[in-house]
Amino acid sequence: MPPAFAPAQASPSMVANPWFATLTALDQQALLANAERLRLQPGEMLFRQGAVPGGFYGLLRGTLKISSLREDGREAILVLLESGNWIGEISLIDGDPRTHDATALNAAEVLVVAQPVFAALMSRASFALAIARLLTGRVRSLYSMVEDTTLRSTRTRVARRLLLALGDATLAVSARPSVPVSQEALAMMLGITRQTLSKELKALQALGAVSMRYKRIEIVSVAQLDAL
Amino acid sequence: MPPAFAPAQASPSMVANPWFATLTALDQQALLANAERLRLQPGEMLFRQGAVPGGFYGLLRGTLKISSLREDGREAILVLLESGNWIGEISLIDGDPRTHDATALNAAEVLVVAQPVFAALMSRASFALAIARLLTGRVRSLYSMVEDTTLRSTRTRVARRLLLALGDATLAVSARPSVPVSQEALAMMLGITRQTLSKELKALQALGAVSMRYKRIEIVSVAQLDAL
DNA sequence: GTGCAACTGTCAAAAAATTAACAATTGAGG
DNA sequence: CCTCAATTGTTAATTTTTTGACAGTTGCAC
Repeated sequence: MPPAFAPAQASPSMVANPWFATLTALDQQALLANAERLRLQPGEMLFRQGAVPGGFYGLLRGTLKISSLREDGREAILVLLESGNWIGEISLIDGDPRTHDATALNAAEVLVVAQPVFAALMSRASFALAIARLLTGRVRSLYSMVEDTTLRSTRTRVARRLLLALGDATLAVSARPSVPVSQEALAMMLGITRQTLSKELKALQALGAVSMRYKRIEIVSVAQLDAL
Repeated sequence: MPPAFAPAQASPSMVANPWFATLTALDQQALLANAERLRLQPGEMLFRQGAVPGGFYGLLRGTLKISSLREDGREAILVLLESGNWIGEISLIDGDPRTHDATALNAAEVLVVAQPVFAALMSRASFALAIARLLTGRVRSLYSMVEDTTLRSTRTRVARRLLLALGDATLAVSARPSVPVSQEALAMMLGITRQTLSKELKALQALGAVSMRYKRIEIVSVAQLDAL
């Protein structure tokens, strides 16, 4: 049973998260009750590539950029995570260094489940299975990313990435669905240049599928994008 | 203790597999004792993309091609697996359809752990944790694939893919390390055309890193490849 | 409300990859 | 040993993407 004053409460975005929702009430409580809250400033890093594993993190508020950097300064953005998502389990399970940088893009807040707590939770079969399910989700979405880059046209990849990004926003706030990302950042996620992306977005706009805004791409027709 | 006549014996390639080796003796036995052997003809498929999950498979002998196909007939090869590797856990964990085709490239033999058996094993914490570790391995190698395609030059990607393929061959048999794959197949793994690959291989050959053979690429200098 | 840094639109030249075509080589099977 | 299908080598034309450069737009901070 959780203590009377719960250290962490289930926020709306947390409850709405597809993975968290599949946990048993007991596992949900176990996670929340043993976590601490941590605030991040805009630009502050939650962890760095190569770092020793620290914890399992649940994003309560804000946006986290998961990226990796190379010597030459170029950056590849793997994904932008909206609130509700949980990350960081990989390093905790295998003990190897973190594969990516995690940077808060705005004022963010995370739940931190420390390593020993996580290890204890993993000895429970139901929790270990849930983590396995979280991992299969990651593997599947990575599979589709790899496939996309190998056998899809640039146009199609843009469309698919937009739909995927829309899904990452656990809570859609605005009336018109839109992906809150700059063209620069989206290009980095796709591994193409801003100019190439711009041309493709133009084509999608002409089809009536999307509409470009400042630091935001409105999805006019999900069906239109799906068709590609 | 295993029964006197074991339904399956640990083959040399199985024992040499890095993941299998980390299992406790008990878990190893549990897997082997509850598995059935299955022979595959060259070209025969173990499972198809979209199929309902069947089992967890351990490759005893032969080579499996993991690939996916598109309407237009183009094929993307994710990886070629050599004996010792275990696959198929993803669908068993989340219950969703298989993401890829698995085809035997030669006479192959697999251990089949049926779904109910696998489910029962997963209720054991040590086994669930081991499966989680298997999954983190997949996630990490997929991360590096995605990164490669987004921020590495073609030349470097070729070099890295060769090294990775070398690692997949759990048991190196020949004196000179070599990757037993045609240029056509390797190009498909990288998502480039055979002609482009050919040009890059030529450059790597000029550097003294590799040497091309018929349906096989000899690694002359691992250090040379590592340097890229 | 204004200034300014960040973001977007666009163009042209250069580089890279694909498509297409065909010759040369390899090795397995009869 | 000889044939033949599969694989590899190579080139040219075409398409796509990148690089570089600069003008126009947006909206936040002061």
